Amino acid sequence: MVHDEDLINNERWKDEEFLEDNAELLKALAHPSRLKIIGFLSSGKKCVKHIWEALDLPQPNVSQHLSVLRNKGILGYKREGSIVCYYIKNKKALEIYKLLLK
Amino acid sequence: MVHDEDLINNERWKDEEFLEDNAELLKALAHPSRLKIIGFLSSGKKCVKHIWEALDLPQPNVSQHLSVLRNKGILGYKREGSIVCYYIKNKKALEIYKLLLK
DNA sequence: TATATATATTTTTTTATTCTAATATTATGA
DNA sequence: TCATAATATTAGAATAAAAAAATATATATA
Repeated sequence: MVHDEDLINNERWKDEEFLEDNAELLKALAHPSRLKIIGFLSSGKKCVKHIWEALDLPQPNVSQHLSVLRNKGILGYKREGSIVCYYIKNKKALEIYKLLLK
Repeated sequence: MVHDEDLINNERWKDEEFLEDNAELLKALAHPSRLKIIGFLSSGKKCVKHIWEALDLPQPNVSQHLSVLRNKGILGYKREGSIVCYYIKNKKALEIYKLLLK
């Protein structure tokens, strides 16, 4: 059985806002294609075309997933002329991904 | 923009099984009530009645959430007479929860 | 300005989750 | 064995998320 001294007496789980917000964050990450995007972006900023080609998924589908991640504040983006580049903006999201790699 | 030396050249994101498995893990955690259960159990093993009373949710609903977490291997349980006690079995799940607390 | 390229949005269909209510199971003790 | 307490399961309705297809927008450049 797994548990930790740090957690005893931590009452954050009573805070509905904490629960809602973090469930939202996890839900946004909880999809194979979106996790794949995070993994691909974990080595740095990439443009959309590069992303959907690397993921081998249809462009509109990737665009939808990018929009989920962007709307939750997980990804940031920057337009550079006619192309748009995405990067991981949310530190916690990247930490979660790194944890999954272990 | 957030990124990390450790992640450059990490190609785990190409592994569909890695993506599927971890998306499943995150999906199981990605619900306010289930996160609440994890938070409540993070200080140690608790019995079902104690859980649903603490969460202030209907017993069958909590039982369903417990079954989601149990089926994904996140929780373990032990019957002790007529009561059943659950605990966090999956180390990675607890690590994710701890990360959310930061 | 017309065309091509890159990206985003919308709509529809399909599929998966969630909640609630009802019912079933298991164990204990009178 | 009957009643009760504790827990689990099932079925149905409501809602949300997903994928696919079609279309729209924005920028660049000929």
